[in-house]
Amino acid sequence: MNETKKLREILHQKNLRYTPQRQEVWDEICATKEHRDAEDIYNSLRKRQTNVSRATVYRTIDILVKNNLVRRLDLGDGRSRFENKIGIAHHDHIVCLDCRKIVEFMNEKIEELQEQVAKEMGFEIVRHVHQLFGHCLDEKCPNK
Amino acid sequence: MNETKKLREILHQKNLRYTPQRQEVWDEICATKEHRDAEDIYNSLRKRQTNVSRATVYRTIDILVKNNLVRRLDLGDGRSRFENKIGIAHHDHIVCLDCRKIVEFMNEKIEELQEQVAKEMGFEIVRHVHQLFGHCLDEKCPNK
DNA sequence: ACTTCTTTGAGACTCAATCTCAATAGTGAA
DNA sequence: TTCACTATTGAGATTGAGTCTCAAAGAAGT
Repeated sequence: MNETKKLREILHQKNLRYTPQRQEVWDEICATKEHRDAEDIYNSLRKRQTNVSRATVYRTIDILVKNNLVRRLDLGDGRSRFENKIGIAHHDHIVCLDCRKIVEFMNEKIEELQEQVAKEMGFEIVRHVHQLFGHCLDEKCPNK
Repeated sequence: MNETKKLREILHQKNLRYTPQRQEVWDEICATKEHRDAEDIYNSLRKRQTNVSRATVYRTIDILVKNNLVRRLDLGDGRSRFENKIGIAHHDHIVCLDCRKIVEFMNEKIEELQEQVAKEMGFEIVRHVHQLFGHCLDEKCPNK
């Protein structure tokens, strides 16, 4: 199923209206694999003559996040980043403190241990945040 | 070494001045094991007639964090929490989505795997964030 | 006590994100 | 294809955590 149909279907399920603004925001998020913030998405839309207000961008992103089309990423720098979640396997992130590069990782064993720890402490996990911050060894990265 | 001396010593090492305000903020943070935000710390000080301005509370906390006396916790709800770090072993956190209870955990194997993953991806880790969010099985917790 | 340099407090300011509310526009029914 | 009912939108105001400004106050070495 393509992304357009997916959006329409979900909005319909939740008794929400399918609007051009919502489609534009969703298209914009699907357009890249980067981890972008709301302001960035808003600016990209304006740049291509697609005027969707800031409020609507924020509101639409909330809907997309609540319906699992988009993942919200909080890297602790005061603004949320977003990534398309459709057909993307679960992963966590490593961030380079020098070049701000974001790399994805996934380790089955860590996921299992995490579940086990939670169980031992009497919790049922709904979601988790696992982020590693450090220096990448990339030649092109500053501070090398 | 008690906390007062520790603060005085560190400020001296960094050529920073030892002031009553800084002592009060540090005392307040040492007073409990909870994970409190800056506003909370500020209010506690005022409640006991100790007037330290909001700006000074924030500035002092920054100094304490930079000098490893205090740990900053970002649980993604828009305000930082702080905990005394002196003599406290490393740990991560589990948060109950219902009662907001925060429990600490530490798993050596996860720590190791994390290092290993970073190495494989070409990173040198400086710090990490690992938080589990879910429902606790405590009887006193709402939603039971 | 003197001098130097840091710190403090009050309030202005920043910035991401949310809210308000009148105008606009989907959507299902007829 | 129009109607009626609601949801959505946009512009700008507002929020709230945190930071900045700058004159006045205060550490600390001599």
